[in-house]
Amino acid sequence: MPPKKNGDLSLPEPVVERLPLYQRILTQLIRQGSSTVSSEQLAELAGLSAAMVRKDFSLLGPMGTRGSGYEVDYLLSHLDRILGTGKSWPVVIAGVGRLARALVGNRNFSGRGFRLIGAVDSKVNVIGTELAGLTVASYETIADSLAEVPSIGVITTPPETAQLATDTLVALGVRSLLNFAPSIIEAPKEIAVRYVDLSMELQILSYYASQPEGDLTTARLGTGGIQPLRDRWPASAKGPTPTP
Amino acid sequence: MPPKKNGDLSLPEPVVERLPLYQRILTQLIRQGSSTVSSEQLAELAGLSAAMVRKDFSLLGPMGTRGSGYEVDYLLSHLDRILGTGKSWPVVIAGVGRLARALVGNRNFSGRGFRLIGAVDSKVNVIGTELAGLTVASYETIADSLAEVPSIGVITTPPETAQLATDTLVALGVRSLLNFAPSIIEAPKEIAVRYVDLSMELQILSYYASQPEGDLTTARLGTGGIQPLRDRWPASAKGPTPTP
DNA sequence: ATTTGTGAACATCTTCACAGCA
DNA sequence: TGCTGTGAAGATGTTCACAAAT
Repeated sequence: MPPKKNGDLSLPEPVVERLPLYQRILTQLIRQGSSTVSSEQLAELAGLSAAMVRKDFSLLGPMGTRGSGYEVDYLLSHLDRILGTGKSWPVVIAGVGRLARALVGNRNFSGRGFRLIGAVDSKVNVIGTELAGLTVASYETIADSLAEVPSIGVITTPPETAQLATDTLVALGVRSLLNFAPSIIEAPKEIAVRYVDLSMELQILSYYASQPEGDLTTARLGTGGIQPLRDRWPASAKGPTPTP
Repeated sequence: MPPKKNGDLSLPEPVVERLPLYQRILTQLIRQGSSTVSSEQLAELAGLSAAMVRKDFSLLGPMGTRGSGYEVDYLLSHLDRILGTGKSWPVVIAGVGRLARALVGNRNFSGRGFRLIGAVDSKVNVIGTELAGLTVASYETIADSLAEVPSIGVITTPPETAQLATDTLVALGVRSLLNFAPSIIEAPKEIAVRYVDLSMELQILSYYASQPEGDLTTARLGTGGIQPLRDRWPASAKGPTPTP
């Protein structure tokens, strides 16, 4: 009787977008030797309010201890489980250009449980070349070249090819897509799609660059988000903001 | 008497994040020869509701004509002005690795009014090399190597160097920052900062990949956002969704 | 007749403030 | 006492529904 597997917690998107941030901060805290942390400290490090940190964690169940805060280990292991960290997700990338090569070479890719199991391209001079030890397949042959169903598809094609890439990746069985191509893609609604769009980001920034001056304090933090309120993470190794 | 220059309209961030999307769609429509478009058609193409499209545009002033819709040219030129498109923004990039090279080689970078005027790195074997025709400077020499104050800074350093990059770029006078490094950076609050974080995006997707199945219809569209509602952009050249 | 522009209703997200527990 | 967990309040964002304009 498997009544409720506990990876299946459904969280609001804004919360999901903050979890990796918490995860990163907690990992740093562990490396620094902290064993507990308060919502206030975490909020400071994340650039959020303490209330929001508590609300977020409260959605995951009772995570902390009243009076003394959150146990870093425990909290982190929970986040890891919810985010599926350490699960070695099989990834297929469509569109093998400079961006693809930069991404798979990135330590955050291979170093964090994402395993490239396939690469596709449509250009004949790219098909057959190597990417991170794999041979780049064509759109016709990719399905046969995989030994495993991929979970995540990454699209780094030109915009014209993005829909073909989407359809192909969906047919391969991916559950979620990360689209770097500057075009809107059509995918079944049960597939999670996220857009990362350089040109849009630059355009958003050029809006803010042309704004008169004033505060940006209205804004939120997110994957793309404007710098929030007060002072931020002391990125140099200074310890977790010793509140005096 | 310059009482109110009209680039200084202050818009809610969600709206700002949608404007580049509208801009892109309108550009496509022009290429396809459409001269007017209704909020409903636009909504379909953008994957949004017609009401939201109208609300967004209404914030820019009276943009449309009742009974016949929006004139594509007019609307687009407005968006271009608000977003500062065509202004040739001077950009400095910090951290010259594979990602930096992929970004500046991208047609959305150079092709859309972003002009690389400087590149910095801390590694001796990178300093002095070329990037898009520029010689990579060191953090000590970058200030003197620029002929112009940059508007936008792009950070593609490893996380350890992100704060140094931030401080340096801010000192150079940038108004906004695009941070690809997986770390939170501390910048004066009048600087707009946006984060683009591959590892966070992948982690968010791995959360959705481990979700049971069900709809993702709760979600929003954004720079990073989950696929919204119904059917989407027909990416192939099929004309703007001929409503029967 | 058609489609914008918008106040009001609704939904969602964040903060407040404090009860509950260690 | 100190800090979490949470209902209620507040802020922000989206949709509804219709009046106004052509």
